Amino acid sequence: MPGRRNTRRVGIADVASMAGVSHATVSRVMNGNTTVDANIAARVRAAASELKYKPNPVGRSLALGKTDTIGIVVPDLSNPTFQAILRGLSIAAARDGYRVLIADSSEVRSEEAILAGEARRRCDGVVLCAPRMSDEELEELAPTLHPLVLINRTTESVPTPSLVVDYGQGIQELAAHLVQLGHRKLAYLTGPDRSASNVQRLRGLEKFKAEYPDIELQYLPGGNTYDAGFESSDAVASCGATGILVFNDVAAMGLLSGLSERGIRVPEDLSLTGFDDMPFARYTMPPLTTAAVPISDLGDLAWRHMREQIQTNDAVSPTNYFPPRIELRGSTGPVKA
Amino acid sequence: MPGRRNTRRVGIADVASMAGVSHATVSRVMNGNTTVDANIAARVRAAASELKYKPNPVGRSLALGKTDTIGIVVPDLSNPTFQAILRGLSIAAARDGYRVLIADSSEVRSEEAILAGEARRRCDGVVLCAPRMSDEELEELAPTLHPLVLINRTTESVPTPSLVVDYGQGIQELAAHLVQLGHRKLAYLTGPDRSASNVQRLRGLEKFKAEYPDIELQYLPGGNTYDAGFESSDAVASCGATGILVFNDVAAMGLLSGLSERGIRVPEDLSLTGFDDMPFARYTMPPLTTAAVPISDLGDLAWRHMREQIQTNDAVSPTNYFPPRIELRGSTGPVKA
DNA sequence: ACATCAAGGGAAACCGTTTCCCCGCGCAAT
DNA sequence: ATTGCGCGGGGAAACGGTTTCCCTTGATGT
Repeated sequence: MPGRRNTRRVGIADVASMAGVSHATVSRVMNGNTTVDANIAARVRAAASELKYKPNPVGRSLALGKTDTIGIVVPDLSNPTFQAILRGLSIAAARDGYRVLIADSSEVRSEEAILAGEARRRCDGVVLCAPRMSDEELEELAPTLHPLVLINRTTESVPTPSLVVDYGQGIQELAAHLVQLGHRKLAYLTGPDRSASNVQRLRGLEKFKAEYPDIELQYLPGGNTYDAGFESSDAVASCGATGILVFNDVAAMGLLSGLSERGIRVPEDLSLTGFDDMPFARYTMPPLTTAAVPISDLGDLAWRHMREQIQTNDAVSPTNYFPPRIELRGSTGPVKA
Repeated sequence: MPGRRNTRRVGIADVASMAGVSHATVSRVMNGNTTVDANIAARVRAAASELKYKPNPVGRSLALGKTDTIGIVVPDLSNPTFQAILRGLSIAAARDGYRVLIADSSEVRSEEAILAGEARRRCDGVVLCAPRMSDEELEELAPTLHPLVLINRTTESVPTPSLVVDYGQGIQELAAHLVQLGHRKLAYLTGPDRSASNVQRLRGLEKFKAEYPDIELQYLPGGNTYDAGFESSDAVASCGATGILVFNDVAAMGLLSGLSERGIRVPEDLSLTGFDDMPFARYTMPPLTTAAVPISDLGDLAWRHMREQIQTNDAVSPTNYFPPRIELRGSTGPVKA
């Protein structure tokens, strides 16, 4: 005989025989079906609570064709951004009685499609978080896991709600802020080459160049780590720019520390911006001017789009762009006279 | 008819009829049962891959009585400690083909038991992460969700593997380190009163007092936030102690900043220790001496204990105590002459 | 050539629940 | 008094697999 080996759990049949009814009736009572005689319903409920009966979710899922679970695939759970999204998603989903299954692709691109497919078969829908796969792969994959919400990517192959943070817009606003403070020579300390969000920042900066043709803007190789920022100090100090846009807060903090060691003062000698508004960005010395991406809202909104698709079974939802909110703090100031 | 209404997915029956065999044979092939003729097996595999057939996990779970999924219940997903544990757990479980379902109790104690029970019914086991419920509740709950791993709590009611971080030991070592540097007057800036780990630190410090009767150690009210640390600056500066043990790194960073504003130098005037070794503890100025709790190892080990229980169906495992590792950095130094 | 045996595959039971179908019963209407 | 009808509840199918049981088939040994 298949299945359970030793621990006999209490099932619907036990409740049925105790209440002296068929298991169909027990099911009706448990699901609040009102076509059951009040006396019988009470008897069933008494038996159920006596036996501490709880319907088996697996059997339920099989019969109902739904699992009340959604999956989320992230490239790397140690990334605070994805942690925040996961958290927002989990809390929002829980409010509607849904659970979240997580899958971490560990930045292995070839795993993403497999994990997503796996998750989709187990769950009622999938949230694909900043997938690293190619556009073609994504186009091909998207239709196969239909109740789908994309984060930081879009696809044309099938109408899919997308939530994308507008990094380009954010970095443009930061650059404009520096210009407003009088800076004429800017530099962008880039992120990792393969990073999609770095590419978006670069695109935003190209637009910025077009809008402000008289502003000088150069690109310096950087990275996304504290150490990368730290080690860029010399290059930054000698590049001639007075306003520095750094890829993210972590690298900006590294740079801040490196500049401080060299006796370069921020913002008196150099203005500096980060990106992400991580929790400690406000506690650096000086506090970091940065762009806050509304990541916790993202998770919440992702669930709302997911729920809409699950309920209506086919929803048309547009791509939502999120402009980051600029946080003006102490690391930027008027250009030196 | 229950279940799926419109989207007809490919099932085992489709593969069976295409390969011209019974669905039993398809199942045997899919599960690597070797008692199938090689030719037939090949035919089945061809049909399966042609139809892109993947066994439905829900049906499989029902028949097998296992879901290849474990649940984790955390009090608050925004806490970096739990994020790290979740990550370690998820990665380790994935290596063995298991997925992780998350449940966030949002610090609501009454929800924990419900969430844990729910999770257990859906999964093959549950990891209960620093549950806030009372000892009595835990004793009562533990037996009902048997493949169970506890983190930062223990229970007597049933043999359950526990992983607990020895905060008391860690703070003792930090205190001893200060003594070794010549400090004779110490102060502990406490955490939240309701925090269990704060209580453990206090217990450790009582032991320390017993071991070093000639050392003066006072308790100052603090907190677990940056601002709480910042606002304690005056109290710390005027308390007369030269070695300050702070509840955690976040508060220590706040204190560091507050002291710096008052012109008090660390470690020349005052030595300071944190707790947790969060990623940025090494980047403060000066870098923070702190105690590192091996949280990513915790998740990994939690999975190992879980797997052992699932496989042997009943494993006796002891409580594991984790002494934090002391990280000596720049925020502590010899007492002022 | 016949008996015995091993292997392999099909039929059916089973996992735990929901839902469809239909029957029996009570009540109102003719 | 009989029929029509509505309603409540029981039986069975369905969900999508896995596994046990048993029968068939082909091979081998005497």
